[in-house]
Amino acid sequence: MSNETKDLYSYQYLTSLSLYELMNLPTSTPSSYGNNGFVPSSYPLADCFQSSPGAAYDSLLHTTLGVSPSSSEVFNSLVDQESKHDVTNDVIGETPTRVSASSSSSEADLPGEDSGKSQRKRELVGDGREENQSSKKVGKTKKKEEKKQREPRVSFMTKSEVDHLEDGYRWRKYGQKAVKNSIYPRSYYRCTTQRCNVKKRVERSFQDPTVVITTYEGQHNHPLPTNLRGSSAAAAMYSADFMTPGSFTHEMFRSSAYTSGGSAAAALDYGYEQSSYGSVNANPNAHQEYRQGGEYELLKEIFPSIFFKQEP
DNA sequence: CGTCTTTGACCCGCGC
DNA sequence: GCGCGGGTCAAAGACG
Repeated sequence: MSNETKDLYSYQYLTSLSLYELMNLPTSTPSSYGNNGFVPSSYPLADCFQSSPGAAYDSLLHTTLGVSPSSSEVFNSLVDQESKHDVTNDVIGETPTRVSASSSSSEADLPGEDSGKSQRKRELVGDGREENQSSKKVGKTKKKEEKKQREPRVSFMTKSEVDHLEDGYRWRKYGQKAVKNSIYPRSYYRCTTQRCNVKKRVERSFQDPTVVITTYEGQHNHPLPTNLRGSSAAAAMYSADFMTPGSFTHEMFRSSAYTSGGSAAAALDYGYEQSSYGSVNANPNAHQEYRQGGEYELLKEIFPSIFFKQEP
């Protein structure tokens, strides 16, 4: 299983998915991620939460990632990793729980522990690289401890022509790497708000180039920037191909995000304001723009902790 | 001039 | 121990 696949199916992603994310997640996945296509129908959110936690998890899994019940291999691997974790608490409840590091090496490699790593690195740079050796040893012990405190991560796939899907926050790109076995690079972004170390990775699926895989890590400790620049509210868009009429997204919030026959549907709408950066507006016809201001406010009221983490 | 992207170098963990 | 791959840094450049 590739790292990418591991990421996508990481139980942690599911456990930390925000409600709104869940509601807007596409119901299909690229072939490499499970069932090679579409889930017959979307799962009404209510169904997910009316069921037992286990069933909710099951439903969510299917809903968000398009894992068919027959994809037992993937599903089981998820359960094995963090079987003690209560999914519904994280989805519906307060601040998503930080889960301990799994035994998966690739999981541990993900940048959850980066804060320590980066900090140490900066110190090294500042002090001069000669001290690299001595600092290394000290850092290792420290790092192991930090490993356990990973930020919650959310990963989802979006059918979009643009790579960087706007979510209302301002991001600064700090890196780009070629992805193994993929012609598409992976971009690394960091929230530009001070003291907010939320990161996200954006990459395009090699199997289905129309699908953008976005992974958020950490929680914003601040509300959405109010003085956002730019004009487009396009933000993260899901193709209508992914959406099923009658899905919870459509039903529960009467969102016009879903446009039957249209090319796009708004998703992950944290209260979109388009940052003017990036290539989002490169193809203005690629997506239909939305600004469902009320939705965000409503959701924020209902699930405040999902949208941003208050400073202690 | 401030903000953001680009990009090569670097660090680190892991598997062999 | 070595090489690989993922993730990050930071200087330089682009842009409004």
